[in-house]
Amino acid sequence: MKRNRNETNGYEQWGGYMEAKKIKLEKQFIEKATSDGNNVKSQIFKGISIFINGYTMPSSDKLKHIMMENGGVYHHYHRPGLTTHIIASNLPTAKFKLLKQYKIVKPEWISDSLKEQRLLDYRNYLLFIDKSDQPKIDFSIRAKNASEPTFLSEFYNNSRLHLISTMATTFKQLVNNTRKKNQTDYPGRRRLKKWIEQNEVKDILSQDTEFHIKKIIMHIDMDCFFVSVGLVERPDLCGLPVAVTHAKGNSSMKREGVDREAEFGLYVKRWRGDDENDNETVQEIRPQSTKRDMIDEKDSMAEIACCSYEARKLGIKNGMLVGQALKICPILKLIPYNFEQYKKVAYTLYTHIMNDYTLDVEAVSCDELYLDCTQILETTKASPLELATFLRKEIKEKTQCPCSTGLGSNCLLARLATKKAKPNGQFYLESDVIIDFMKNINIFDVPGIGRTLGHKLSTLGISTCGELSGLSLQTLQSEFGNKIGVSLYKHCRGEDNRKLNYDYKPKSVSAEVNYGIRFQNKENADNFVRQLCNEIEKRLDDVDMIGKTITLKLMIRNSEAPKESAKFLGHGFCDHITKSSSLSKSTSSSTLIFQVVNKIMNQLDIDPTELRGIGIQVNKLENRTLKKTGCIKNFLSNMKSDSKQHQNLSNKNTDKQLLRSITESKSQQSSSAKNPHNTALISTEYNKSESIVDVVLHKSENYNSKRQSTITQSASNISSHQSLINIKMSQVDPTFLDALPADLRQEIENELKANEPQTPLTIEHNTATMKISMTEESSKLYQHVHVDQMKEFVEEWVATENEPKLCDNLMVSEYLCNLIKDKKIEDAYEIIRKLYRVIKNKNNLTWKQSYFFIMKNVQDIMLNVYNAKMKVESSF
DNA sequence: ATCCTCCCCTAC
DNA sequence: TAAGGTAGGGGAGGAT
Repeated sequence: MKRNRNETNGYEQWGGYMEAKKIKLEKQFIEKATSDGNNVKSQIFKGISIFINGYTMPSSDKLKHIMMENGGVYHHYHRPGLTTHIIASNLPTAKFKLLKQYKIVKPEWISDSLKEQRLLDYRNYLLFIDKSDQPKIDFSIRAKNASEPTFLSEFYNNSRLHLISTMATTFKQLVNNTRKKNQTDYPGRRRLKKWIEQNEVKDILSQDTEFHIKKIIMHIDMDCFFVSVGLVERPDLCGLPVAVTHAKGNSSMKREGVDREAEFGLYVKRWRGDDENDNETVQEIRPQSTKRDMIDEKDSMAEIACCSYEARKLGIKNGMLVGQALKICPILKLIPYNFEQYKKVAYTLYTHIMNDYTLDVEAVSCDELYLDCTQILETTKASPLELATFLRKEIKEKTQCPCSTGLGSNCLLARLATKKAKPNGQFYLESDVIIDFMKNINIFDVPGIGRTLGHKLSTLGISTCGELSGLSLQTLQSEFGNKIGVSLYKHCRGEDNRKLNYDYKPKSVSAEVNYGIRFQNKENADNFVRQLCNEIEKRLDDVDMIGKTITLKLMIRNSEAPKESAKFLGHGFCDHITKSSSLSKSTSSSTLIFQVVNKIMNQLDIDPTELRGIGIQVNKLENRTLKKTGCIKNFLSNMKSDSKQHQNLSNKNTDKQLLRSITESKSQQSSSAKNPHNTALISTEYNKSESIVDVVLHKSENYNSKRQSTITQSASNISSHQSLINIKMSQVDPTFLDALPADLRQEIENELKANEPQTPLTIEHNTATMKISMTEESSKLYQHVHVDQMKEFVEEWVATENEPKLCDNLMVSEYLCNLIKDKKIEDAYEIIRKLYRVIKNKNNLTWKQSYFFIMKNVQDIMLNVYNAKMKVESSF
């Protein structure tokens, strides 16, 4: 099925979903890169050819290195007959059945052999104890948690919630972008018209109503989306109780440190609002979370992401734990996730509707959307239900999945109508029946009423909208707050004046992980936080925004909670901490974000081993403004040139040199009041600069000073702190300080002021124009400009120039080529990714050509050096 | 009044 | 084993 897919369709071209793929390719690519330049150290593994299946510890990368340095062979694919051993830490049953005739060995075989400098007997390292039909996996091998460098991508590849979330954002963006098209032809409307004529189902009424067509909103919701998609390839399971989950059955390991009963008890206690010293009031019994009922010691704690209507009839609910579900319904069929397929079906759904019917769509999630049908009904003269019937028929044909639709005069009514229509049905809630209809609606079906609000209402004796409408606005407001009061008051009467929102503008960007967080030390934690910061930067870049407020969110094991959580690698029963910090200048820089987060972490002084969840959030977003026109010149005005400095910087990175570079660059750019002569020296020279090359050269010192002061400010714990104690206030890039939160800035300033010199440093400036050939220039550039700086620069370049200059194209490609020659393709890849992202964002033909031009050069040199092309985006 | 921070709630 | 994310709205209470 996958093989037959047309590879050049819109889906392939469409960004956002390619992340997993990219990560995979990147890995291959790094593997390829590191396969060169090996030096053979021994022949321990002579005659051994391994293929690595799945995630291992040590990583496949490391194992590969070990093999290659010690006479062994590494296969990227399993090659029966050639591969002598399969290395795996874990194997799914299906795979095991395929491979069980081969030697499947734990990776420790390799690492231990290396340690002992001789080939050990693999039979002592077999992954399975016997070769029966079920793999008996030795679970004592190290579990994968957030200390592992590949954890985050692995987690994202398997997290349904992450998927749901990112898909929602992606489709909102898709709607945004599609609406920019000037579409006039809607083939679906023509088909609908034809269908009505042929079927002569037209009812007279609809013709009358066209004179006074009211706004009609349609709500479309796929029926139990994940299950429906899954059943396309498993038609044999149609009609049965089916659930989508990670678990394969109802068995889990008994692990050390787990006390399920104790942990569940803590949740119940918290949910009930238990409090030792509240004995005078009647205890308010909140509904217990029934989620953990009936779970015994070894029942699966995996969650059911989605279950079929047959399963629902038997009492299974989404979110239920597999252990409990199987007790309620032992015949429940469990099927695995298929993330790629969900994306495809959702994409089909959206493009079908938007290409063929209307652009007036609000995306709610991957499987749910609102549609303003006014225009469609006007042009086709169809009745609302005719439209619904026809559209549902087409969606079913296109996606193979059923959906339900509700129609009404506002979003709320359309939604409630859908609820009534489900499964696989449709319902038009007409105005004259609204009052009766609403009377019997269960409060929990009203959007915005969840378990807490719903429960609070139940304690007031209210379970339907009819009863809710008996409460005065005043009561509702004093009980629930002003806004929520109003919304309850209106919603229970079927009123909702919210407009469809077509323009998606993100207000916050966040990344959080509350699974698999097990750190042994602060370094583990820091590394992970850094990854989250990178993730945030990437997401901000994707939407071309920067943000001002950074919030850190931590989950920490509650002191009463068992050491290990009931769920494998779960967060267990935790205390929650959030703390935010406002920058004085918006940013998307992961480095800067990390500084802030790190600072907060240090303040909180949390034991890293007790962390169970970490999240970072950026709020107060604004567009990355393209600054003023001629901003290249602005850019220049922050810079200064001094060939001597370049010299200094090229001997890279000893503390002393960095210190010197700070000293020099800072004194040049310190405020004009302090050093007027320096400012003068920044000179007209820059205004003559035509090429970005100059700019980059100039900015490099500035950048390094930034990096250095960055290190300085992470105050309390960093060892380099001491060696930098001599940094002076006037030496620190003020733009860096500006971007820090006030308290942090104050702290650094105070510290730095203490070191202020008696007399200002004087620096010699060489303002002679550099007249060197492009090649010399670019190699110089390459030597002096740090990769991160180049990334930053590429971004600035694309954002601020209307058209790329040839010399800048050359400069960038030569820089990249230099990197590749130096075998630093990871760095090159990073820059290319950035370049791709910003150009894609810019969506301008000349820039795209510029990308292709640069990539042509890059691929040529790749072929030259590696005899292979770099796997990167080749279309926009 | 309006904003900010730290929550909590809800939805998918 | 298991993959407990993410964005938005809003309230309480204090600062401005």
